[in-house]
Amino acid sequence: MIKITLPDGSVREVETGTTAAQIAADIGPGLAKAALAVRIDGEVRDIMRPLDVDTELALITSRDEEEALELARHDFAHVLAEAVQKLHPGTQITFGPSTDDGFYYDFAPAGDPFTDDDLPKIEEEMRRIIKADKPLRREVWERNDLIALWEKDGEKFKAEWAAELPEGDEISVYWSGDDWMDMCRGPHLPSTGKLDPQAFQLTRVSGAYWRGDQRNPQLSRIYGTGWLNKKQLKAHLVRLEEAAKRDHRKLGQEMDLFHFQPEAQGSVFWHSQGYIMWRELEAYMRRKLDGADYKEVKTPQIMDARQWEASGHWGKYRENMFVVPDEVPSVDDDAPVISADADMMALKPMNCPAHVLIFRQGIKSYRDLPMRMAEFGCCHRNEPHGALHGLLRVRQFTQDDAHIFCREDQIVDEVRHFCDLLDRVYKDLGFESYAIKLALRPEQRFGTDEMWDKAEQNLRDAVHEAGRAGEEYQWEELSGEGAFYSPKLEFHLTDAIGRTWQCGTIQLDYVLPERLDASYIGEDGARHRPVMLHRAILGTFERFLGIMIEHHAGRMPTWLAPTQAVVATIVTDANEYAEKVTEQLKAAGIRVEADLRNEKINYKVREHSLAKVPNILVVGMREAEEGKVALRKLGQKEQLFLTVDEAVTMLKGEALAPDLKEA
RNA sequence: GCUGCUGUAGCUCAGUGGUAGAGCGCGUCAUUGGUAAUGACGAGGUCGGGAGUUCAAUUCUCCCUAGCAGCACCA
Repeated sequence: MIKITLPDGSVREVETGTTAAQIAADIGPGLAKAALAVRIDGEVRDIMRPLDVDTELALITSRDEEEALELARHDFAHVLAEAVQKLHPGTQITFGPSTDDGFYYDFAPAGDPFTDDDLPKIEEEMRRIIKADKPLRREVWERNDLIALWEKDGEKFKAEWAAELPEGDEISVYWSGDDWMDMCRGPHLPSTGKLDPQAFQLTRVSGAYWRGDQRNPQLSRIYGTGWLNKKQLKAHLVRLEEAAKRDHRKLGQEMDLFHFQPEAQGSVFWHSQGYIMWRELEAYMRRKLDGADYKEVKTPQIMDARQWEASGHWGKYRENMFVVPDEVPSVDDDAPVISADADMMALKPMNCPAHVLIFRQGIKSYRDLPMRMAEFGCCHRNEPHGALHGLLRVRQFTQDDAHIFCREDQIVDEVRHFCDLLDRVYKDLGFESYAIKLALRPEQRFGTDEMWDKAEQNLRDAVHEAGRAGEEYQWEELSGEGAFYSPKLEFHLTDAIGRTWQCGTIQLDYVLPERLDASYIGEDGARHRPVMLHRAILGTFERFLGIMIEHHAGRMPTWLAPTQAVVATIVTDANEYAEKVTEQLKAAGIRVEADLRNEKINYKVREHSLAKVPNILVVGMREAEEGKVALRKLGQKEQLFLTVDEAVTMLKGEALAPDLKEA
């Protein structure tokens, strides 16, 4: 007999080997039907697994949404694999985990990879398997027997995986009915019928490398989204539609902000409307940096390759750099334009080496530290084609970059101040919440372990001292994610629809000052190495503006809106008055347009609303006679009936950047 | 870079082995209207580029190129 403690504190004595399913049935038939799995001493397990020791036990039902979703998605993945092997014999199975919104499974097809056209049939087969309500039964195998089985079945990937588990290990497999099985740690639902056949959808196919490594064979991955019921699935699909509506690439075109074209793939053509946003954001950042005692510099776009060799970037990132021959191109039509032995230069992929070169000019004293050197640095990186993505991943970009040269004992203060500055900026820009992570040393790196110990600890200390190492900031440490020369703090902000974006970073670097020989004279009269903090708040203007556009769904706050107001007339007799109003707003610094076209007011309101102009000032004869305007805010139906002076004052206030509003 | 899909008018997209169509936008004219589409007429395309198959290719095949979704990469 064993003792089972239930969540309400009650204790039941049952036979050894009793299953949680039996206990659920004992409690009541409703629970028996609803029970999906069981939590035993904190671990989620199958409901059919026999219990053999005294335990605390909690039954999981669909009300425990997080666990239930995880179970369902994992099971959907298995059902997907079963369906694919049924329809496409000879397909090898590999892995199929759950994801944030569903599941996927990676296959090695016998012939061509799967295409979208294969999905409907597979979905149909999955529904058949679910409706058949096949029991999912756990079984424990001896490792070598299982390897032999996989090899016999031609499942090379499964055999390889099993062979890497420790010799003599017992491995669990799950049977779906009696005719299909997969190696899996579990847990699983008691049967396929616990899944809702209307709560999933196969969404796409893609390639994926075996075990995530580019050198391995490429598998064919099928993605699905999976939920507990049809309603959840539908809500998810609506969310996807919402996200698609605010796609910055779509809005960029609709709002005439920027475009891309093949002649400069991956680089942005900013249109005047979009560039206004950039200029406002840049002006804001410049004020913040000036206020925080940064010194702005501007450094060369192209430098000798030797400089990149010295910094270490040439060796590690050359394939992503734009190389420029330091040579006069041949004018001879028959000769190659560039000779084979031309000296090489490269477009800068980052600003740090140039900043070190400025630092090295003249002799620096400890009194000069900390030295905060900022640059809105335009960089180029030859990103792989498949990586390019609208404004979010481009080949030419401008960072809000800065490097702080300081003594070791100044690090914590500097990092703390940076955290405060970044906090202010994110809040000003409309992002209320963000997460902080510490990315630790990667496998391939420069510098000694001692350096890394120090660097990591300093960053950790600074975040703690800044009081930001808590739950509110989802503080965590990520192993292996650091840059090759330094650990970094990462700042991930959360947008209006809950997505997260890594933007800010600060990296504590002992390596570059050493490699590029930066030094200062200390109080003791001797030369010392400064440390270097690489930091950015926005990351890049391109990417950040992309995120801002999506965050606001194109409805930018007035200070960033390309056109802040439109004065729209109802009749041509009001044109003269409308122009006068427009002039007054312009004189107050508002970006305003007059819309005097011979169109109905409905049409004008609709058009400017779709263009996401935050203020529409409607004027007809009534307003002209009374010296007023009818102000309609974007997205609102009501209008304010104001005098021109009132409207000017109001819009002037709204058009101020957040840092200027406080003053 | 890898896998799959896509590329037709400024935009969104139909369509076809016999060199093309819609809506919006644009232009002209009429209309002077009170808060999310006034009407009529008109102009716009070597159907991403190259090669092949064919009497004939925007349509079928191959290559290239760009975009999209993933993967890998992201100093």
